[in-house]
Amino acid sequence: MLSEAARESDAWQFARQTTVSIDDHAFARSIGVIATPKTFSRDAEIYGDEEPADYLYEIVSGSVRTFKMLMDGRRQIVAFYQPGDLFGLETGEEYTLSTEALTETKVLVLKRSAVISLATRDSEVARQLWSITSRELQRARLHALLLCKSAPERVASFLLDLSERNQSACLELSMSRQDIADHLGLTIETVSRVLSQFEQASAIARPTCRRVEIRNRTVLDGMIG
Amino acid sequence: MLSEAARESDAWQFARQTTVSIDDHAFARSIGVIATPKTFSRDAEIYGDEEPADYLYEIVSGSVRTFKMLMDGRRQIVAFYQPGDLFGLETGEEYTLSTEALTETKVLVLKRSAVISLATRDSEVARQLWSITSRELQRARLHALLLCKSAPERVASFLLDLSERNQSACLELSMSRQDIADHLGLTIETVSRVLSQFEQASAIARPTCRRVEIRNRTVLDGMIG
DNA sequence: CGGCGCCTTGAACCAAGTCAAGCTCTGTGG
DNA sequence: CCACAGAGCTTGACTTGGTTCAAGGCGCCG
Repeated sequence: MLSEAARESDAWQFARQTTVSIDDHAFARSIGVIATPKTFSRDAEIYGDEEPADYLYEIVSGSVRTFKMLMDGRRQIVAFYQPGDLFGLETGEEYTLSTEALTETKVLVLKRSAVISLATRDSEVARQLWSITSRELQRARLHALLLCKSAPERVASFLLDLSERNQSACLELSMSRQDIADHLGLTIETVSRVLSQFEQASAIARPTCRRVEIRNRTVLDGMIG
Repeated sequence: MLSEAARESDAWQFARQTTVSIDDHAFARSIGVIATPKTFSRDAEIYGDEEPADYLYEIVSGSVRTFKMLMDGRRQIVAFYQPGDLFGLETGEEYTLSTEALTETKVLVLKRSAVISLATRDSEVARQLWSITSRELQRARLHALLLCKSAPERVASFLLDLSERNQSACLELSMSRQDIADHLGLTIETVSRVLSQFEQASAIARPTCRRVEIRNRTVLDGMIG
């Protein structure tokens, strides 16, 4: 079976980084592999680090966090995923991260062996798998860059990234302050203080603590330097 | 042409993370693409960020740094590569990093279009490309983890990583203190101080400033916590 | 309306950064 | 062969951004 994506003029032309989800969108359907829907409730584990990586997931609604627990008990949140995003794709036999639902989350579950076996026959599918991993790599490197910057820069980047991914200046944060802190390598107190600081500078408004509206993008852009 | 790696019982069984170079080793020869040797002198640029990503490289001897310049003039070193390592592989049309030789470095140059075209015909090559990018992803995530830790933890991880990659307790550092600092998100002064600290704790010895011998791995392992 | 999580705010502290010498190689020219 | 110059590394004193510790406030749900 040939993937729909093969319609593109050049099978080896890749999606731009800025339009992160185009390639993934309805990935399950586009490659024609059987996908079974499944729902996870808030804070439920979807899979754990070092478990057999038998499935990959496409988010239909809700959102998830992928993370790694460190031996000293600290938690590093690697990424947040939203509707349309894929997660859980591995080249090895085991997951290298854990994943939990941030909110009630509906996903499509794809059998890894089926996808990989398809990839051996359809080079377009193989290219897509590579492309997905490559995009994760970009994200991971960007994240590493972030971790070298100051607290205000990290928080500003985080807000702008969310805003861009949702195509909206009004953000409904599905994650807690602790989640944000563990993602940015800060403490909840610092995240909170920086948000207050942004609010005082009129860069953002906070109708409730889980809702952030970007009022002055320029100020935040300025923070990123 | 079928790649040598296809001898493996299961074409879709992937190399363990711990044996990082097995898959890459003599990659150029293993996939049978024409590779032209080329030599770069110390500090020479091999390619620049955002240039067309027409080639990928396999290191024969020497070593390189890949990095990103930030708008504020800071430099983040993403990774160091050594003989046997591959670098410069992109899914997009442009490089997303710059690369420079740390020392006099000999590389094999492979045309990206040739490798990619081969991948559309040989699914084993496609799998290898995916696998290489996936390994880079592991490295990038490990690096992000590192950047959340304390200065001693970062330096200890760096030394242990180098030691493991070279399979030796005696390290000849091909990079400057500034390179190390830019990789670990620290200042040269902090790197220097931490090394002195390790020396006083008899965890390492420093015959010269570019040579480090790991004397007590347990102390360093303990730092990583 | 009361209790419990989660978030915010304040004050004291500390790890790493900054600034400023001084030291150690290495290569060069007298 | 030695003196010197320069780059890179180390060390010390001081500053600072972010953490830690400790209250206090807000909102949500029983």
